[in-house]
Amino acid sequence: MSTSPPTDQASDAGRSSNSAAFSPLYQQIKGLLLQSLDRGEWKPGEAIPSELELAGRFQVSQGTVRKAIDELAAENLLIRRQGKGTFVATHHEAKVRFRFLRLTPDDAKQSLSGSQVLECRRVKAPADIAALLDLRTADMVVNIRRLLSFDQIPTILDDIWLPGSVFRGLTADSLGRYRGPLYALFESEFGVSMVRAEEKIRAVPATHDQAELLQVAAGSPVLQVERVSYTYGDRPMEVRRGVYVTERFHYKNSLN
Amino acid sequence: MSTSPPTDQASDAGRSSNSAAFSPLYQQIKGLLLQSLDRGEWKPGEAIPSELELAGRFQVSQGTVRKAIDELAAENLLIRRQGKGTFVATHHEAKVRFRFLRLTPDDAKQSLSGSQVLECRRVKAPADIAALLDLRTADMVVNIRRLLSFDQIPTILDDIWLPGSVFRGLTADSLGRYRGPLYALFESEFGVSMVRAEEKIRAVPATHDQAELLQVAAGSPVLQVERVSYTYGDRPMEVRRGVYVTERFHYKNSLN
DNA sequence: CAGTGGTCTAGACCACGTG
DNA sequence: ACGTGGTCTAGACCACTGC
Repeated sequence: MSTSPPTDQASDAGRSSNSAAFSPLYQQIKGLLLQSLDRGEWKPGEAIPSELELAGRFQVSQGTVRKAIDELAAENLLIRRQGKGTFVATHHEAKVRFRFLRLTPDDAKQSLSGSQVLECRRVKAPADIAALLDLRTADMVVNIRRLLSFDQIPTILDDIWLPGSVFRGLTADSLGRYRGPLYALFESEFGVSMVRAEEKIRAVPATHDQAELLQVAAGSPVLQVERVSYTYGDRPMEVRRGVYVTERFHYKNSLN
Repeated sequence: MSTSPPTDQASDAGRSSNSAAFSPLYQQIKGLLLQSLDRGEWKPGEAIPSELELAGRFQVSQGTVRKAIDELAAENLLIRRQGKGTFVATHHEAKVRFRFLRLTPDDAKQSLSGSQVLECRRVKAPADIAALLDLRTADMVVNIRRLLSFDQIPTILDDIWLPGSVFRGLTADSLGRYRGPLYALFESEFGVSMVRAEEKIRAVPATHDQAELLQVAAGSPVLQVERVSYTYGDRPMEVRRGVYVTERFHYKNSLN
């Protein structure tokens, strides 16, 4: 490989004084890396080429590649491991199992004791979901409802919406057999990596249905969390409406 | 300045192969910068010395200072402005006025229309507050209760606790006269810069008192937000228990 | 025009993981 | 012993700000 000619050479934009739309080299490299990630050239959990190899491929210095990777690592798309290499982030792995779950037990360690799939059906996208997922209302979506319990106590009721064209073959059956985080399943089975999410949180009274499933009184306050998750390129790929019981748990957040 | 002898020279630790407790030079520089910030050598809003000047002072290269500053900027303690310099972050400034406030109007722009101080008294620290602020229960704390309204609609009821030894002379009167974010007041009047905060969020029923002040039905669901704010050195300096009405507002959060 | 932060390079050496 | 990422340096040049 060491003598192979460059194939993906970065453009020269940014090397001269074009003041309009100036983009630093490392940002362009970052863009190329993002494309490779999106394209699936390197799969979640795999190592990407070493910094020197990438520097050779793009015909830039190692330092420039490094800065591009630094930013991707800061965004949790890549994970650096000294002495080993740089790896594509994945939702498989105990450490990041709750990467997007901010609900935390008030005391001690409570652990996920079960995920019960209540429903999994394919329907035409409701207007609000279609808008959030950049779909038309004619498009099909997969709707999943499930109940998560911690130490046998039902705590989270999720209502999940996924674009049907991407998540073909996702059924109640395949979900029922699966153990582990949904986002890991999305990676392995559908090639969809969730990279970022936005949440809107409110306090609302539990509906009768929700109350029954969560074993609380109807109308009692619950946390309503609407999440939109994005893959590479900020493409929305999931809407998740969660209802959390916050009697023994709280939503934890850090402000910087 | 260019020929002045170094005064704060960084230690040589990290330059040789001391595998135990290895700390990179730039981390040491970062520590020194943090000390200067904590000590108040550079005040919020002011520029710190240029990278070259700091490099000279610490007897390291510009690149090493740069990496230290990069981290402090990533943590929002410093703000880089190309062509102008690097500045100490401040809560004065319209742009960061809501730096720690995640409550967002559902639609359109609603604006803060009023802050009403309900109470401001000095009391012995309740046990839970003392624990959160690293105080003893014999120590005095300042307790502030206030009501924030947006477009004339009461929305946030805050119960704020501050260490009395630091916030001397903070009275209902001085608070009443003040216009602007509390954190800006803390900077100007008491030299306390809030740098980071942790929040725990729950859905709870509004108490009668809360309901009356917030003009909602007693028992209706509200967001309860417990915040602990920290200055430099991760010293807790404020406990804030907020109750938010989330009918026209939501708590917004980004997950990475 | 001078000063500041921002980019890019090239090279030396260190720490870590794996054979 | 080797390859990976991590640190540190020195120097050149660019972009932005303000005098």
